Amino acid sequence: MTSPIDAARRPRRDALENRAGILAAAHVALAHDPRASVDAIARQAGLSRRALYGHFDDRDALVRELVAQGAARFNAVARSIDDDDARVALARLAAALWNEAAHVQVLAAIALDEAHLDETATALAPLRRAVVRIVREGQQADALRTDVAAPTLARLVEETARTVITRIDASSPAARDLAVRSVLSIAGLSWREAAALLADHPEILAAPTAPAAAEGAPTAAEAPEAAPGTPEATE
Amino acid sequence: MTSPIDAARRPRRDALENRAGILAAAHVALAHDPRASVDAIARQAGLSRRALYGHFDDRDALVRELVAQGAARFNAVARSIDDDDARVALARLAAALWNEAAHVQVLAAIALDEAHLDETATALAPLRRAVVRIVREGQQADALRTDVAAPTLARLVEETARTVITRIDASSPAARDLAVRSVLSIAGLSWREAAALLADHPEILAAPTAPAAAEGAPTAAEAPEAAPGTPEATE
DNA sequence: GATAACTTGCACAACACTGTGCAAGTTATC
DNA sequence: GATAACTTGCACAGTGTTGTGCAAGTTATC
Repeated sequence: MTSPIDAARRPRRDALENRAGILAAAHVALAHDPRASVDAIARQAGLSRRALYGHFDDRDALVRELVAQGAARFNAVARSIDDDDARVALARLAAALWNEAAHVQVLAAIALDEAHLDETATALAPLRRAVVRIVREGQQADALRTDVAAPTLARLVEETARTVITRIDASSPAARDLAVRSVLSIAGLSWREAAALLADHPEILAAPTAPAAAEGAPTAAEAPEAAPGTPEATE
Repeated sequence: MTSPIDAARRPRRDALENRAGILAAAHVALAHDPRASVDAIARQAGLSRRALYGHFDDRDALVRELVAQGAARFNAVARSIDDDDARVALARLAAALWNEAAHVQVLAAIALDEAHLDETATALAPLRRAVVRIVREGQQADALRTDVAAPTLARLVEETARTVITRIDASSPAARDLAVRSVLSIAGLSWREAAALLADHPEILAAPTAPAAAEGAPTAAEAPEAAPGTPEATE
């Protein structure tokens, strides 16, 4: 027996599973509709609304945890890019972000919510810094377009990646291709130059590989059996 | 004296102004937040919530009228493009859409609302058809990228224009430049090719000129006191 | 098997919003 | 100046949401 004073049992296994299930459900529900109600999320997780409040203080706490999850993964992506050639770095970044499509979608949806603007901004800050750095070095090396100031071009790259990942298909294998080529295009390359670059670096568009992502925090969207409800109708 | 039977006075001038004021206010309010309350819109127009319901049956009717306004202007834009060179056509289209930035923003915001998805889709249909046509001809003439299927490329062009116009600045004069160059980039041109093209056609980036758009109907957000009768003189 | 942890269902207060009715004012138009 | 049009402010019912309290039931863990 453990100490009689702090004789707190550890959380039940099913409770932990339910908590993860709620996060997974929120992942799906909020990506589809950032104002999804607590009831809708709980129901999708196969729980009652009341039970959800046993795991999260309030709706905000739930959302904040999703943002934190995404932030961790995006930071891992940012850290994983270290190519000398800015064009290759951008291509690899786009491909890596496509791997995190589910998180990109959730974060983008949550970011629409005014209320969580600051939160998402700080969560994405490291990734943004990485893009600015890549763009800046790329311009100095004359590898990227120089008709647009670095901060603007960085923003453009970011928005392009977000747009393609969240608004186009996203499930088809061709989408990864599209995301990468779009980012290279917006960075200033002609489509033939982009094709040549990708031919020179076939590993960029190779299979998704193992997620070189963050420690802990399993991807909510990936735990399939935890999400019992609907089959994620990607339109 | 008019006929004593249908002795209906015509609407008072101030009432018409108030109606236009409401539309202008909705333009601003909804572009900022697509779920802005009726009260917020009425207040911004300097009227009471109750008065607004004297001009529009319900919130939906108001939104629908905004969509119709935007649709009319976008259709005018689509009709105004008739360049043989697809690259020039796309550049001109982007520039023209930038002129309608206020409407693009409102439509994009409303389109987020699930409820009005169909409405905005049909409102934009003619513009979409024009883009598909331009892209298709451009690919056949080998002027645009051919590594992406026409419908997808058209979508990409549309999303790029929307993204740049709604998410970047939008007020600075440089934004127009950015919108045009971004569309050309996503269409497959290198940034230098785009620059050369724009140098060859300086009129594209020339001053906004007179709105070659639909006659009558000033931009709601721009001329609150004007905008007389019906929403849009669709010829 | 005892116990604490967990879930459920219900009820409840609070809030924000929509759309309507009505009486009382104000104002453009005849 | 008479009149209809318009606006206002209030009250009201209805809806959908959030977050909490509590009693009763189920279940993993000790």
